[in-house]
Amino acid sequence: MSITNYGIGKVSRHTGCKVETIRYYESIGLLDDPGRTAGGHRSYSAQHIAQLNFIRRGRELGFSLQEVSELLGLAGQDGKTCAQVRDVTAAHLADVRGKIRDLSQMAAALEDMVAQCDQNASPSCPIIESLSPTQEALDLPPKG
Amino acid sequence: MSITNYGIGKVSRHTGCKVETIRYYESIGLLDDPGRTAGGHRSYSAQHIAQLNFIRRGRELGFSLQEVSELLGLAGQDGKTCAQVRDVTAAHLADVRGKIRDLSQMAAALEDMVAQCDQNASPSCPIIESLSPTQEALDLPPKG
DNA sequence: CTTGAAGCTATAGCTACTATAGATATTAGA
DNA sequence: TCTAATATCTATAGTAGCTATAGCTTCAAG
Repeated sequence: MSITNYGIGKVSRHTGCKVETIRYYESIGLLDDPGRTAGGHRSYSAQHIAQLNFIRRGRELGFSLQEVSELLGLAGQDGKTCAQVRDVTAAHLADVRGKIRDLSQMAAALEDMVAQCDQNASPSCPIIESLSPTQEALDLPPKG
Repeated sequence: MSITNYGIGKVSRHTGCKVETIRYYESIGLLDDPGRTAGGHRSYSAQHIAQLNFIRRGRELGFSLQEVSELLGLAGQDGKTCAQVRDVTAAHLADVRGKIRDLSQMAAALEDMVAQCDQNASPSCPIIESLSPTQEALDLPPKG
């Protein structure tokens, strides 16, 4: 194990995390506090780089910082940990699938709108019309 | 055309927008200023309700408030407007498709991870391992 | 006329960063 | 060793799109 340390810029280059982001992760307690040089500059070890890469990969998979934090906490342990990790991951997967469903519905509706627009011969805009409320909505009784 | 006015709570119920959200839309200049009663309460017309429904539908389709604002601005006009509306919509559709692609990749990776976890017999957690950096990443030369 | 619901403003909080200003530290070259 | 360029430091504010809170005032029903 090396005792070699790295400045924040080098860590940034090695992990793909921006310097500000690294400081931010530290400020919210997600990344362990690095030591400091005599002058007050942060001084990271290889372990910090490993942590940051873990965080970055988690983020790339869409985990929230809260979830990443949980996974990081589970990472060092053993025993029932694997089942807990699986749960976090499965819950997140369900979430991602839900988002895909929502976005697919949006995409289908938007495709329809664009297609209608392309066939449009009238002076009015079919997209605007599909966003605009029907007359019905304008006729609400004030005491309704 | 009616001169009947509505309180913010009624407008909320008619549009599905929360009271706070309606005030927020006004504060950022997205929704026209409503008149006020003598006591200072907001007093909305049917036109405001139409605007809010337009905004809500736009949001449901994933348009940003900025895009909704553009569409609202284009909605009252004629001429080349339809082409501009189509452009905004097509750009947003491309964006939505990009998000679907990203999320699909995430989902595939997460499915893999969960599947590996389910077949797991070893004491270590395959999910944690796939998030953890390889040894290579820990062996960076300090001056790299 | 009273009372409870609804509305008001201003402010702060949420996620996950990103950007800025103005000061200090470090490092490479002369 | 000195200097100049670069890197880093802190603190603060900004981004989107709301949501929530506190402490008031107004409105509407009985």
